[in-house]
Amino acid sequence: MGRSPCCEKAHTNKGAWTKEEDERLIAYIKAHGEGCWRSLPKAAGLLRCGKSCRLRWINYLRPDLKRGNFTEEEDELIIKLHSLLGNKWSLIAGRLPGRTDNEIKNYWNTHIRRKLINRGIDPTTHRPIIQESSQDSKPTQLEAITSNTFNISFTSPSSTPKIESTSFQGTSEKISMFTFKEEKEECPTKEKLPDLNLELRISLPDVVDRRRQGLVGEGESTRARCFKCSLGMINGMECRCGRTRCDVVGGSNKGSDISNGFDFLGLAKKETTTSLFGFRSLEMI
DNA sequence: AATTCTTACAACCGCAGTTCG
DNA sequence: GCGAACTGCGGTTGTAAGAAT
Repeated sequence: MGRSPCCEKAHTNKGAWTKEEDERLIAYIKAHGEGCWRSLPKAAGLLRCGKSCRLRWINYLRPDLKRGNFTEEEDELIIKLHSLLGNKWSLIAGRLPGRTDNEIKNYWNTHIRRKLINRGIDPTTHRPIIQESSQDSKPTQLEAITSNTFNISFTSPSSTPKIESTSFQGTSEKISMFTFKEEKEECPTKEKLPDLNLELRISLPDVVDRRRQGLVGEGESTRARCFKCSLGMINGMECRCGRTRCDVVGGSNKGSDISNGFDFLGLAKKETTTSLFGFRSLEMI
């Protein structure tokens, strides 16, 4: 069963927005706030699809947007976050105030990709691009990784197939999320370069821990909060739990995750030890 | 000056997840 | 519980502007 189109395409404008359309949209949202994008175009007198209005507002018209070039710090932060999150542009944008996912995505594709390639790093895997010739004079692949992206220090002995911990440059924060497979019959270069699993698993560590600690009863609801809520975006622009039925585990107040020591992505605040991994090195200045 | 090529980025599209009646 | 409606995300496309020829 197909879904109906979000709008009457025959009666909507497409392409670049005019100044007048922008002004209408801004005026309407200033007066009525965001939300209900489907009905917004009609109410605002715009011959546009609701999705188009939303996109225009979020990516271009929002007053809190930071226009202009990306700084070197932003570049490096995007690279770090992309190495952890992959193409999760909205999550990356969440760590860059004033930047949109679309903007970061475009910037990645036009600038950072090339920048990484010039550094000899594969922008998809964040691993060095292997060049068959003249490898002798180059640093080992693992050295290249650690020097070109961010420090990953492998403490596990070569006999163990699992990396016990890694550390970001300038911090002793430990991460235990990377694993790699033992591939005995693989070529020697693969042995040198563990197959990093950069898949990010996001869970709700506080629920598990509270269960373990007996703080959440067996019969008590542990139904998941909305995803963004669990990421610490409670009551923020991103989290709409305020108007939905999203439960807070254990009946505590909204925002309790933050006070429990979890911030964006469920990463630990400095003194918390129960998170997936720390992110001290990723904190915004 | 005209044409072609490249780059940057705004906007669109389709899909998946969530909400709500 | 179900299905339609709604929202948000990520990939892709279209096009204006600038650079190169």
